[in-house]
Amino acid sequence: MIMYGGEIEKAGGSANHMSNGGGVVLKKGPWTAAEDEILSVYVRENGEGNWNAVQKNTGLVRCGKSCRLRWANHLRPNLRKGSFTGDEERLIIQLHAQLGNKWARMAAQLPGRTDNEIKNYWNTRLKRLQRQGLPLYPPDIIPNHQLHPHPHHHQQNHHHQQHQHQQMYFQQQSSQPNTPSSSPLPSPTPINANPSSSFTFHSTNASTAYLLHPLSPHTPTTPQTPSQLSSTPPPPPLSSPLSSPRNNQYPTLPLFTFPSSQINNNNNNTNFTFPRPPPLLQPPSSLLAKRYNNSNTPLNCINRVSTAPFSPVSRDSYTSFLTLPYSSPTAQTATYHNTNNNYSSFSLNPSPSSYPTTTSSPSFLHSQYTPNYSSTSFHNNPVYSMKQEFPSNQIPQIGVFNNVNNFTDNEKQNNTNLHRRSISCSLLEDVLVEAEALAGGDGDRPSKRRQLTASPPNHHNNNNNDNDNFFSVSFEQYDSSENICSLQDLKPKEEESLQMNTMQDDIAKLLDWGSDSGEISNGQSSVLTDDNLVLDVHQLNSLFPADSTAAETRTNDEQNNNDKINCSWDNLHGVS
DNA sequence: AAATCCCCCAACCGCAGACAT
DNA sequence: CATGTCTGCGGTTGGGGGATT
Repeated sequence: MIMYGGEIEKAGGSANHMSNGGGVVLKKGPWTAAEDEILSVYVRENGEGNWNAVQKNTGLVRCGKSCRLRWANHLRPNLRKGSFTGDEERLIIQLHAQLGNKWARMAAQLPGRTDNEIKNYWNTRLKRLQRQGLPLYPPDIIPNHQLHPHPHHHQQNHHHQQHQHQQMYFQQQSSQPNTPSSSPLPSPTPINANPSSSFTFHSTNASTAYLLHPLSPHTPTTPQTPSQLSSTPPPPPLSSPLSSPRNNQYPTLPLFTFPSSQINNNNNNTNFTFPRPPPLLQPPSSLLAKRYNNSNTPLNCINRVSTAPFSPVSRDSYTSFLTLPYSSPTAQTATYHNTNNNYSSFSLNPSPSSYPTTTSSPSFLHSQYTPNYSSTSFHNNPVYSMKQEFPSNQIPQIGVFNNVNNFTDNEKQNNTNLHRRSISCSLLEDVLVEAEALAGGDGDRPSKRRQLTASPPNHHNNNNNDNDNFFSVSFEQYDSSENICSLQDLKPKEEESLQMNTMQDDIAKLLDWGSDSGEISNGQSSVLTDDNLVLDVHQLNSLFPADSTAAETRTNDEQNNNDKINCSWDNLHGVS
């Protein structure tokens, strides 16, 4: 028996040891720092996987499963510690409504978060709501299993009836959570099931604005019928059930709110009609098939950004936006100039305090966030209210920015069209669409929609050239009829596998969620106007993170010296 | 001050799928 | 094809600690 650290520590007063069948009594219970170090070193040297070999090769008296769990939940890089932000909470609820108890898949949408964290959060929340007699989902979120009941589907673990029962009870007499065993993905609304369908959001005043989530990925899966709306009392709870009990003083705020000016301007009545199929959450896998190469532009997914609305934004009204002329003609290019030298538009983990407090965009949908400072929030970063997300509303939320360098030529070629289309499935395209919809109800926009093309940043060429200090986005006209991404070629298993295997890693790599800094880099705030499409540079940051090393080693002075990162998407493979 | 409640968190367990032999 | 192993996932448990009674 190989003893680690000279002894096997007694931990937690629970059963601490188990035999691995080979006579070695494996340790159980809490891990020590020394054990963590051993495991970390081993994984760094040998990579993940083959967990059972850890014990053999390191003498760590832990079973493979325990090692894997420890690594995944505590030791692996880019883990994000701390309380869930309001955005994350909101997303979890939405994801749960969509997926049921698919914690791993939910975690894939929450970079840096583990399935265990999410599961713990949800179960805590479940208990709390159970105790309070509150519904599990806010009124504006209809669980997918209510929309698409599949009575023949059952949880994989049939023996966990009690938990099921709880779920069922709190899902308002619904069927079991949507955890189809046959399909790992939420049963998507057929792509062309109702291509002309639209859904409308109504808001009569600010207090009910929390009901509106036109940009959220799941809410409009099916429009709420009047009866559904009436069956769920609209007034927002004073203390949101979505809020963390430890952040009760800062209840989760609406995902989608309106500036008072806007509300006034619209006579307290705002309707939105989105002439498009309801959004779905998961991207297909075809273009997620290849992990990106770290040496290349780590752009894997605009949709990931669009479904990762979890960062607080600056305590300041950070509005150094990329402004895109809405009525830009074909292939117009908008250029972002960093108007504030204190901020590198693509740096990782920008200090919120360094965000400029410059101009405020005349936005219609400017995210209204309130800087809530919670003592329990993530590294004391302010916890802001929900901001709208920009998920793709298209069925295949394809990773637009896959590193197609890893594709074979054939794959590249075969995927060219798909890539071209996929961009229309992306965040910015959604922004456009929603801008259209939101901008005065101009439902007569031509069928030609704009395709966004973009170029990746060449952040390695960070040579302080002023010309590099831009982010270019161009639009092309394209036929909306092409905006249908076929899923015929998609393989569900591949999709599942890829999501499981790549998303978390990829996102984690894309977004440096290092907890050491405590800074959150991808604060999102997006603004839509009639005449302008404005993107928060933070969002762009999350799209185009600069080289982390460079960003981390960059001094403030250097940052002040006009960090310039070329973010032209024109060079992005497979996009243009 | 003690008891209780509750939340958070870490870790374990069993199961099932993927894969190799 | 059967079996074994590895891995991942979801459910559950139990301790620590803060808040409340």
